[in-house]
Amino acid sequence: MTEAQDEAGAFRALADPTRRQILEDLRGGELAAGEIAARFAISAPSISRHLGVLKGAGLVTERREGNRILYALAEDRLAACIGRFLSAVCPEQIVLRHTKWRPRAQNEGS
Amino acid sequence: MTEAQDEAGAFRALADPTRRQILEDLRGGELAAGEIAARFAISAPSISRHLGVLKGAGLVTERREGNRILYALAEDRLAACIGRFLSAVCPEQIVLRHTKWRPRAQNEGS
DNA sequence: TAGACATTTAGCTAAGTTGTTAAATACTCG
DNA sequence: CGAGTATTTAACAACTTAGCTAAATGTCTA
Repeated sequence: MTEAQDEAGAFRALADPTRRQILEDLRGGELAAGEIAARFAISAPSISRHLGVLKGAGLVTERREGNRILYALAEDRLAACIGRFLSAVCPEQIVLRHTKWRPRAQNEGS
Repeated sequence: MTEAQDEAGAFRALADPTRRQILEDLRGGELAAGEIAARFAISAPSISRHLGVLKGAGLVTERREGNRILYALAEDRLAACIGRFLSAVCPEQIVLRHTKWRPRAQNEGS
């Protein structure tokens, strides 16, 4: 059930173009909230809320560094959240290669 | 440009859990609007609008057969629409296998 | 502690989404 | 044509979302 929730949260988060762009921007590495806001034409509070949504969906992580708050992309989480749906709907076209994510210790059944 | 629009439309369409479930259900083959509606607890008009959104996003196709309207999943389109974003954001975890519509191989082993 | 900077939270408005029911459209059959 | 079935369109209420500005919070430095 957590998984379904994750999926729902991730897809809702991805519905907004600004949030998708933020994720793309984070591909280049950590960015402070202000650095992210500077890349868009909308206000810092708006970006802050977008970051909150992304964090809530588990798609980014945050860490404080002094004055600023640095955000980082959680690629493995993103892949995990939307992966189930993708392999259910178009497994021929998209292949999940879950590299990290999952401690590899437990047996995960089939 | 059209591509970005497609991407936006696809992600917006995928934001709703009912629409995602419809896509999953269509994995089993064509379904009439009424057959789809019967699988959900919401009214036929609501389902009809969801189908309209999916069709608008290019994620399903429709064809009339007599009385009924049959919907089919457009897997390749789905993969294409969200594929660019996925390979931009988590290329390590997700592999795009953009098939040119391979005629189903009987044996799918290597 | 005060001041400056970075970020978030609060409160508001406008616009969009999802569900409903009732009515319209489209097709088949007698 | 008229009835029956399948589906969509129209009109509306409830809720959510995304933007803004102003104010609060958190952290550094002096």
